[in-house]
Amino acid sequence: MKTQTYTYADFTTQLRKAGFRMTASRKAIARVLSSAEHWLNPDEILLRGREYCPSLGLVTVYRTLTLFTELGLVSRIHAHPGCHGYVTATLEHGHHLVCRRCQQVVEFPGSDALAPFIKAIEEKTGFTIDDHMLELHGLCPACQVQTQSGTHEPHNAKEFLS
Amino acid sequence: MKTQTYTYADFTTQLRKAGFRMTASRKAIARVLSSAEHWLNPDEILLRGREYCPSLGLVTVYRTLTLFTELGLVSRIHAHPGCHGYVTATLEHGHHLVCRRCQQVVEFPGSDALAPFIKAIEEKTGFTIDDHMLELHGLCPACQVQTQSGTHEPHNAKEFLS
DNA sequence: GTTATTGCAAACATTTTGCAATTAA
DNA sequence: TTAATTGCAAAATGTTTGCAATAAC
Repeated sequence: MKTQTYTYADFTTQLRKAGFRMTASRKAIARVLSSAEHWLNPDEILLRGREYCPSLGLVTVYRTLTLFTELGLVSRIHAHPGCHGYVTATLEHGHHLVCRRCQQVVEFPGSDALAPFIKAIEEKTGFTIDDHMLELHGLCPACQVQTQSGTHEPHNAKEFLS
Repeated sequence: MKTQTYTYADFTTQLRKAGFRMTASRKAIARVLSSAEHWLNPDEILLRGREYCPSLGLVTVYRTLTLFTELGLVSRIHAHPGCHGYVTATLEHGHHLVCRRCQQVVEFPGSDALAPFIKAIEEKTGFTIDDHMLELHGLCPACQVQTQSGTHEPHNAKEFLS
């Protein structure tokens, strides 16, 4: 189980291959990201990037991150403050199953089934894991049928959790 | 496997129990959330809430959602556009293991181990699942040792993924 | 020499704060 | 009555867009 991440050289290669120019800004950001020891937000990337490219601006950081993400070189993680959808909660710790079409959310318990998986990760990495967030995205039964129709009415799939 | 969510009556009860007042605004928001068929963002909650409480304002929606979340009545989901942490990506689809203390992210492959779990959910719910996001949060080995110390230096745990 | 790319300013979107008026208990 | 709660205006964040200047190819 080797987690190989992209190196600075990969950024250059991939960018060129996709037909984009390698500029001082992009070099700086690639350098920052490929050498970062943990995730960085745009502001931190700007700050660090200016050590390589003093004229770097925040707007360019955003644009470059979008580009790198589209090229698959960088991935977003969901850092904690931020997002903004709400559902009434269930009584147990639950995960969310979100219908991509009608936005319905089904919450389901899953900690038990996930437990062996998490335990294995703990053993492999040495981390102690005390929280997890799992979101599944897909199509609910009704939306699978109606994918071609124009309506976006949500349907109740909670009944499927018999 | 029954996913029982809080009803409107629960909102009233829990609020009172925790020593908060039941106001027209909170009634409206509780009503909206407990009867919603899918997740709602603050704007949608405002719009729907005004049908029950015309004077309702967006600020109150935010404050009420925070309160309800703290009381465990409502849970946030991570809707897709938004968040904002970046790491260099791995070549396979990976999940993120985030150290809560030093913010280090270890990305690990896990689709295989998760596959039977997802298949079971598909069978139980009728959903077709085409994407998933799993984030594990905890402490990396170095931070477990150093929890009492003042330093927040990240350490490389990738080596643990032998 | 072209054309992609940049940085700035300004717009936009989302969420939070200060404060006086209101209202539930 | 009186302290919690509200709504407004305004501030604070985070992210995107328009556009002329610049730099990569």
